[in-house]
Amino acid sequence: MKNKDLYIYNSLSRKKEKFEPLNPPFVGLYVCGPTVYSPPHLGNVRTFLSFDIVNRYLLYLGYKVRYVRNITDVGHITNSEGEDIDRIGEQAKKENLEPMEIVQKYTLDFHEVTHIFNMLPPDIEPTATGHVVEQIEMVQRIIDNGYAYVKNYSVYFDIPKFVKDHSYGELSGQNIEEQLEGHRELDAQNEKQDARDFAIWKYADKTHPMRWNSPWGEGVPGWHLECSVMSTKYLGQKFDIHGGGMDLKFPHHECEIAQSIGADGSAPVRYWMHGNMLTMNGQKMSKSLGNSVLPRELITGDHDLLEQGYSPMSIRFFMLQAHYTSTLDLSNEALKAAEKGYKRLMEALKTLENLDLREAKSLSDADQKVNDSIDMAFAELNDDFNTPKALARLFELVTVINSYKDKREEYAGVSKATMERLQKDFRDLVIDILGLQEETAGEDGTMDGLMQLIIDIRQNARTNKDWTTSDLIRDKLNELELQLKDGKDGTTWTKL
RNA sequence: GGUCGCGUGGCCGAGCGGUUAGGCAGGGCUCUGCAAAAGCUCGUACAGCGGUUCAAAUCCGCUCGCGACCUCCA
Repeated sequence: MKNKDLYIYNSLSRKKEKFEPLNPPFVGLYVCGPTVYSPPHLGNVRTFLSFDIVNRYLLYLGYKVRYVRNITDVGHITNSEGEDIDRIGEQAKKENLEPMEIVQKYTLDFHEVTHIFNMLPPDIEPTATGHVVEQIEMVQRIIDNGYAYVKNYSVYFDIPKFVKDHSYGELSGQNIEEQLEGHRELDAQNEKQDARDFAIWKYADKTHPMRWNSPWGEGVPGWHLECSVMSTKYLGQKFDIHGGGMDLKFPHHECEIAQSIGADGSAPVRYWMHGNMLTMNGQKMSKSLGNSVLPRELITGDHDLLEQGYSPMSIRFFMLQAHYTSTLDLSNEALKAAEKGYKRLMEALKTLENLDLREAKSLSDADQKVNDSIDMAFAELNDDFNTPKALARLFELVTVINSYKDKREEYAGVSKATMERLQKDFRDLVIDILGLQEETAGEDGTMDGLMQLIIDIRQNARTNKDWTTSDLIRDKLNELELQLKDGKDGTTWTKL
């Protein structure tokens, strides 16, 4: 019986709350996806990985999850600082392509990256361009309710008007009055009545290839609008979980809330979850700061700040060693440590699966210990998806499993039932929930066969005390990054 | 200036009032033809200063340092 006593840290209440789905066994999960105008960097990967764990664990608990993650394929026009930047359009010019070619190219790239890191795909992956009609309708509803005004073919959300009837800024803890003070002065060409207002429909002239017709003229929908529209369209007016990076809390998520209330009278999200940032040398990794590392660079090691490449699963393990609400700093030393830890964990899994089940003499403390560690691992996950603590529990089990390997302890009196449970749950935790997978070359059986042959030949040499030959084989294999491990039961090998 | 968060042993990183986090690195031992792997084992810690408490890394206050958001950003 799975323990569904899950607690989630809700950014809105700033407390851990017991997770009770609105319509069990169904769970609606929405995560803000990427804007596809450039390859995703590692910071993006971390956020999507965090929610991959959420998705996986909810599935494991038996919920019927509908996981929606959007693709932002409209280059939103920013109007701060007098600039008009449409990132997708800009990139299209730079690469001499159509905007939709840019969108396609980087969407494919994004999918490839999520696949490399073994993330489960969302159940629905809606695009902003595919929901322009719905967005226009939502803008109209907001206007009809009096919370937006039209200015020069653009439509703005009217914050001062909105705050008369509703609260604004609750999620991010923004004080609406003070926020105004902190704002820069509205410049002359700014059409907004108030600095805090934001565009829900933005006029676009002929220089923007990507634009749509609307009751207010040609233009593009506001950035915040797409998430409001697509989340509620597929998950309902009110749904369970909405996630995204910490940096989207304000203004993006705050605006989403205001829009939904403005259009339909109610806040849509029950649990807000925010993943923290990945930092590099103590600073947030971001494209604009120029300190971003691309997944490919990290994997190949082709980056000035990297000493070597790291496998996707090592990177995944590295990220799982920190809680998703904490910042995580990327460094060579930490990555190397993670790489070794990951390999040890996977080795233990392999060892475990090759153990023969047998009836133990008697139940003992060891039995209890194994069951406790397993129970605790799940308890940690129930505590706001605490993957670092769950991993700590798994490593307790690694030690136990390794002690069985040489049969030194005759499974230390662990009962057959416990062993069966260990084999099943350990695998579920590592493979299904944490989403770690085997990385060993993945060839056909040839490699295994060859290695077994070499191991046999070397064993012959060893039996004849021909150390020269046996050491030669071992050392040469080492040069090929293949490691032999001599155990009580014979020799095994791994790729380094 | 406003909002929020962080500062833990050589490194990464949990913990959020009393009990071993864990990974990596380092020391010792066992096993081994030698080594590796594996097992056992050891060490060093909570930025600083006050306060609350029988008891504080954990709560409160101050100081110092760092970061995020307030503008596109996962």
